[in-house]
Amino acid sequence: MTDTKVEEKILKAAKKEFVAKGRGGARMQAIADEAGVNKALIHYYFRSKDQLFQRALDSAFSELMNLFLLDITKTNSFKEMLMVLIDTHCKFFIQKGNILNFLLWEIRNDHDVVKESFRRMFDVVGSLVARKINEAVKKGEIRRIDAFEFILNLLSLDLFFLMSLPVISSALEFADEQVEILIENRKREIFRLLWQDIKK
Amino acid sequence: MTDTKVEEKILKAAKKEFVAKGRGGARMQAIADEAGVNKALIHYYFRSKDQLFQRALDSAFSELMNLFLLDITKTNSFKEMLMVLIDTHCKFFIQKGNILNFLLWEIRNDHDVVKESFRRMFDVVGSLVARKINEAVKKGEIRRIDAFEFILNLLSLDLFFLMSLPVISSALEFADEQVEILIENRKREIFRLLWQDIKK
DNA sequence: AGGTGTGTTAACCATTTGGTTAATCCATCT
DNA sequence: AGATGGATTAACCAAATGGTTAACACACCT
Repeated sequence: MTDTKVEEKILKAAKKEFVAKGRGGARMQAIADEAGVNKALIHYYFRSKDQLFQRALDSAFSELMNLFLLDITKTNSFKEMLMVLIDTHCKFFIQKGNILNFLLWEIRNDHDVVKESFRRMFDVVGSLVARKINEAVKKGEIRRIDAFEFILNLLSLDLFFLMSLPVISSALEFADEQVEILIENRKREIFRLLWQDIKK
Repeated sequence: MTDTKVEEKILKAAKKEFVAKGRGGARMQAIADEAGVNKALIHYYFRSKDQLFQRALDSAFSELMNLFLLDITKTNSFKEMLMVLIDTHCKFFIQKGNILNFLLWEIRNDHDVVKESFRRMFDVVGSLVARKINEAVKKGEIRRIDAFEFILNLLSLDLFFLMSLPVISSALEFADEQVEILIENRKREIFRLLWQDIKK
């Protein structure tokens, strides 16, 4: 932990601060403190707050990309893949806090920064899922469906719930174990809705 | 327009600025400029940035509440209600820009502020939809479903799409009319998915 | 007309904050 | 040992920003 390269320590701290407070709310001093280094060192490695932010944004975005590319290939039925996807998304976002809220909020201003990465991700994930769909259709496992709409359905159901989970559970004053149950129910419902729609 | 009470002009400008830049990124001077008044006047009406922010947040949240309470009662079949809901949500959020991103991003920090309003909204909308569901079930229009999960399904599919729309259309470099088509397709797909799941 | 109080403004202030500088530390090379 | 150069720090700086103040405008009351 303490032995990692300083540059990485700073980047990690920056990501934490940016995700928590946003670009505007984040403080260079707070990042320095979190990383346990002098503030000037941040400017030594990353010239400015802007550049540091871009690096942090890129990094956060990469994590997201990796998530979406993961595990899709390993499964051998569409049904299983769907379950794994939902489960993986939940696990990731519950652990990573509101990285998604952060991305969706900050990308708004400058799409351009991640436009290319996003496009590439969309292409890769899109074609991958499309292939999986084709296979499953050929095997007679599912009906013919539109890959784009299907992905959007899945991500909407998954991600929106996870994004609003803190608000929901706080407003409805759910205890931790109730939240656990809520999540499990939700996962089951999402799978049910999507699967009964496409299964043959 | 120019004849509205100054206080309202400021609040309106504040909402615009806060929604665009977030609590941290918003500038009092920018709000003053937008409202066409002196910066000191903002402090005259709303003591501090914090209080102004709270007012703006409340107001934005109210708008949202009103949206969700609207139009549900007027319709006379569940199918029609569902269509109207999807349509209304889309229209509202396309017009109101990323008010939803803003709320979901800012509420993160202090749930408490809107916790009560949110809870009340959830109760009202929840019981309203639950009643509609019961009616429709009795009439044999739809199967028996869980109100909570249904609402969550609907809002997820609706709102996540609308929240990510700017990013999607920018990354995929859609022209305006392509975006129009995308939205129309999406509305149809969301309705299809939800309706085929619950219809009897 | 003169006072009174709300609304409005320009100028100012204190603090915060991103960023710089010059000195210091320390490993490596010769 | 001494020079070299990257890494690190304390002290500092300038700009931005939220907030205050004191004066002014002006309608309304008497």
